[in-house]
Amino acid sequence: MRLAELSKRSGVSTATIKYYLREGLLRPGRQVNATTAEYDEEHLRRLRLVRAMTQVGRMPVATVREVLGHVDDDSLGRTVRLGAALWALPHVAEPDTDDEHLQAAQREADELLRTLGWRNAELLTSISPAYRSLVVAVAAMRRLDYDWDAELLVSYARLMHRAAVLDLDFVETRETEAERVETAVLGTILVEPMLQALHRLAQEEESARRYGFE
Amino acid sequence: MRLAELSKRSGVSTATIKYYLREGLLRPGRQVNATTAEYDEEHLRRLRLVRAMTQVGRMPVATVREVLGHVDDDSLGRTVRLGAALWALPHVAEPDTDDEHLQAAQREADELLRTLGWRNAELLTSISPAYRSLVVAVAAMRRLDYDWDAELLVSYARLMHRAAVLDLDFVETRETEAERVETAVLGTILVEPMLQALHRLAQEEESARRYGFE
DNA sequence: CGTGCTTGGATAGTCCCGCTGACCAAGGAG
DNA sequence: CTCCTTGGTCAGCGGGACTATCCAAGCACG
Repeated sequence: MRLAELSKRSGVSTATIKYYLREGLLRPGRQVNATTAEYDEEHLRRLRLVRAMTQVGRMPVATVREVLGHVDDDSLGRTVRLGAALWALPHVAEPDTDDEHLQAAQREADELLRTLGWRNAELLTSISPAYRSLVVAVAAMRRLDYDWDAELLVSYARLMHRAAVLDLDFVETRETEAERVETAVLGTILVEPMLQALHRLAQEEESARRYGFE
Repeated sequence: MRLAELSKRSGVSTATIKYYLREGLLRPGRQVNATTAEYDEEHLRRLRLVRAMTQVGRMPVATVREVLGHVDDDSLGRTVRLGAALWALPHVAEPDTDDEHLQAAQREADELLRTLGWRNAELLTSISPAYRSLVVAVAAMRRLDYDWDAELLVSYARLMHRAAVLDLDFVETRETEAERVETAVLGTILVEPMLQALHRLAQEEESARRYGFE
């Protein structure tokens, strides 16, 4: 198919597709002659993937390029490749102040990991962006005087661990290694907004059950 | 305290504080004379709240203004006020194409709500942004040929419902109505990034348990 | 009393990001 | 041979979050 058809089938304007090509998010089509390039189903799928990442996952274009680069890089082993892809995902901004709240939050996070017995995660505390994000979020809550106990944090963590088990079970149903890496990345980028939507819907439901519509 | 001290204690530059004042995110200080304004602890707290929303919650300034407007509006009843605040939160972009995937996703979401028995949520399907977000996310997955069954979606939803119960239980520990509304909003804005961080940490942990570091 | 430093407020400018419109040369269709 | 379409290039735009500069009014101190 040519550019115009790729645009029509994906619902993305030709100008935007050209932009993605320039930015290296999409591989160039097979050049037929000087004025014609041929795109295939793989291009369409990749384009939809990019759109899912930018529109649903709200990811910046530069980050999409980086993540896709890791996904495509088959010189790496499975774990490294997956880790590299996942760690490139956007996370909360680095803390602008290194105050006592942040240090307290870090101790709290460490305590949480110990309680949960996440020994592997403990090894990663100094480098994992997810760990940094957690610390920043907890510090922000503490800064605002939220005084819920550590028990609540543990409960949330157990719930998310069960979600992670569901994710990985699904990843294992995939046939090829490439598919598994892509699924794992998608299983983070697309499942997260879904979990967020479900969380808010559940809040609305539970709130209505408790208090009605008053 | 004066502007400079507010800046120092919050870690936010005076230029940025002035910007927030202009944008109506922060109420002006008590004017002492033509060149001096006095700020109090309440200003500091509000500023930290704004920072949490923009930095941790990645919310645009315009949205923060809208949400805070609802939180401050005590002319409304509890449910309406809370709903207005929560619905103003950012959600995924509106779908650019209304194709068969979107309609299928909508049917799937309706089926999910029925299975879960979320009757209140069903009433809101036409207007709740969370419902729209869910549909968009599911449609994106389907467009990429992800073929997991409805059962998985139900499992995720049950997990998030349990998280919502934890949220609301905590909200009920608050004393005043104003505090409860603020807590509920924060309990969405700050808990969500926390859940996301925990989700990714849990994935790393579970992945390491299953496959080691290879 | 004056002089120079600080403070709060206003305005315009900067930088980044995700596109988008205008243009151009090379085909291919009639 | 002419004209329309196609893919590629490049400059520009619009929105968002700050930020640098300026200015006039105080206050502090010699």
